[in-house]
Amino acid sequence: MAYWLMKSEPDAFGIDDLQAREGQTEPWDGVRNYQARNMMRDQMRPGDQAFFYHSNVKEPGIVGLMEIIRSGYPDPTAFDPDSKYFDPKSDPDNPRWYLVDVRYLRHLERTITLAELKQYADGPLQDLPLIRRGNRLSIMPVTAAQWSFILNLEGV
DNA sequence: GCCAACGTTGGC
DNA sequence: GCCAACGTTGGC
Repeated sequence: MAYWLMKSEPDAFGIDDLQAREGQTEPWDGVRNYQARNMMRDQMRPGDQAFFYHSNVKEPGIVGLMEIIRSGYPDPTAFDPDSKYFDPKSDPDNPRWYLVDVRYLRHLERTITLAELKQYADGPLQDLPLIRRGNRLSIMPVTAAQWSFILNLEGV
């Protein structure tokens, strides 16, 4: 089992929106970045778990947990001219963009903020892409050690 | 293949 | 709202 961190802007889709679909699966659509796509297409597997990260807000940070339910498959919004994620260059016979299905697990008891995570930039979270300068990846791998370290912060 | 121009991300 | 960092595009 692998671990991930997935960013979303709560103005568009936040942890509360995911919780509203509790018990159902939710397609993580609209990702238009090749690195993130490759991870969804090639690496993410059912049973993997992911941090839900809120970006572009006053207090960015990790707010919840989710589970990967379905591994990568073509993102249908890329084929839909009415979707804001429409990409005319994505051909159904040769899809350019992929997504995974996720499911809500739980909120964290508190937001573990980016500022807090950065305190460990020279320690346990040294190699976490999130806290590297200029990072723009919207989906990134988290090691098992980083995962448990961050989860342990929850009760601190 | 290089690289300037442009667009986007996302923290602050 | 600003702007640094980064990705993408397209002319050459």
